[in-house]
Amino acid sequence: MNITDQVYSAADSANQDRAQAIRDSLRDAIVDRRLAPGTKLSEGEVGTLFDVSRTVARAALQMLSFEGLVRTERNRGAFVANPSPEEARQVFASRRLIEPGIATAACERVTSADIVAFRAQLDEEGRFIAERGPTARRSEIKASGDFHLLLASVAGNAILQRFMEELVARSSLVIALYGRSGVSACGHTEHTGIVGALESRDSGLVSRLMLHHIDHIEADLDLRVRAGPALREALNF
Amino acid sequence: MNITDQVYSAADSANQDRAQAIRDSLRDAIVDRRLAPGTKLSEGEVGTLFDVSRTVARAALQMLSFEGLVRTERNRGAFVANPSPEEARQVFASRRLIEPGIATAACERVTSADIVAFRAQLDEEGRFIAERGPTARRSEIKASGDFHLLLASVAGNAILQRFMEELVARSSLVIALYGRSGVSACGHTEHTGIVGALESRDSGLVSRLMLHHIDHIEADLDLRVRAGPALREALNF
DNA sequence: TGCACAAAAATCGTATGCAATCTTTTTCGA
DNA sequence: TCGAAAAAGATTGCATACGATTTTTGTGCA
Repeated sequence: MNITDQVYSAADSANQDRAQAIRDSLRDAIVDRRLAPGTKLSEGEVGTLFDVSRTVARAALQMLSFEGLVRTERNRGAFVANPSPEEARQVFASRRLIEPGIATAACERVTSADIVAFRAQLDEEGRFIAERGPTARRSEIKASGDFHLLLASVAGNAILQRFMEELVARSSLVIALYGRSGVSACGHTEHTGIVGALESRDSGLVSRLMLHHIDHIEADLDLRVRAGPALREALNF
Repeated sequence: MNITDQVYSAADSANQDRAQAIRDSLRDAIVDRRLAPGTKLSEGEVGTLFDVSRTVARAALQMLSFEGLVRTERNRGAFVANPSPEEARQVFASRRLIEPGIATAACERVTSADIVAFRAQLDEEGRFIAERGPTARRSEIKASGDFHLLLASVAGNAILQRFMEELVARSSLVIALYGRSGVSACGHTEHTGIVGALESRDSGLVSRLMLHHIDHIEADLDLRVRAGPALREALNF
């Protein structure tokens, strides 16, 4: 896969830090699976794509490397991360630890305006599930992650919010690699249940529902080691 | 070799080593309070200090900015972070959420070799507490943080370990700014208790002790807003 | 043909230069 | 003397250049 074909042009980046805009654009592409795990992201190519020098492209790649979405090898370059089954387990172990707490915190701070935002988010999820085709499926995965990020923003802790951004992004990589059926519809109903519990401010219930939800997502993974990813990575595909 | 060395040489030694070495050195200085919050870290100064170009210095500062230890302002430069009371609360809220879980996980994986390492760590803490003077006090703060990092490494989750790296580092900044008495001796006895519970593999007890420990650290802070830090920051001092 | 080895190309790590922006100092008028 | 505007200086943002390292291509020999 060639990144030139996969990345859409940078969103309006004239105002703020350009490296950050490039990072966001690349992260979206990785989370949306338009950039497959193992894809090479050379500084020069990223730079010309976004019409900046290698200096700026390099800064963007460094940021993604910190988030664990990109792995860099000295004198070799940057590649979209190819998480091992062990890394996948750690991602979900981290989410099991953090997200129930975030859900509890969100329960105590949620406003009616937030509930409206949650409903809108659920509607969007539903729309993508109803549609068919790979594009809708990508959007659906992204929307599912956005639900968790919305919850994290409602919880009101900027540090935990950033941790969750990293974990959600890495989760979508993991699902891309090890996802089996896609329990999307099931996940959607679970999200709906969480919003309901949030509305009634039942923090215990919200926390429990979230834990089960994460367990369900992880249960859908097939984390047995297989030759596929290693081979693909070895072939730099 | 201390904990931070272990973490970063294991995690990403493949990257540009020089920028990382500079980051580690600066982070140690910040955590040790040799660099006060608000101190300006100019690219040129850092570069000449470590005998590298601004390019490398800049990369190191960018890393610290990701960890929240340094705040960068466009066209103005990088400064040692000056966490607000709200940020301080968020740091400790995050630790309350994460560390009991880490302690539980560590409980299930701890080996007798780990216990030996914990005992050595406790001894070192004790030595610095016995000594007097600002140097010993700095080392004591660092050793106290290293205890929590050692626990995180035993827990065996690289992602959570990195989160803890960040939280411990930011905590020491917070303590530098808002710490009152320094409950160090008290903290030391609590650490000892945690190791004891760890040795008997009582995960419930370990988790509870850790939660209380964090509460005690936070209770020692004086998070009332005061003119001091804001003024100092305004004066760029 | 197959393989080892060397040349060439591509890519990265880093230093340096220049323009833009911010900060400090100087100057000048009221 | 004080304050404001302008000049000088310092610092950052970014692009580019060059050596070092890796990857690919090409070539000769068995």
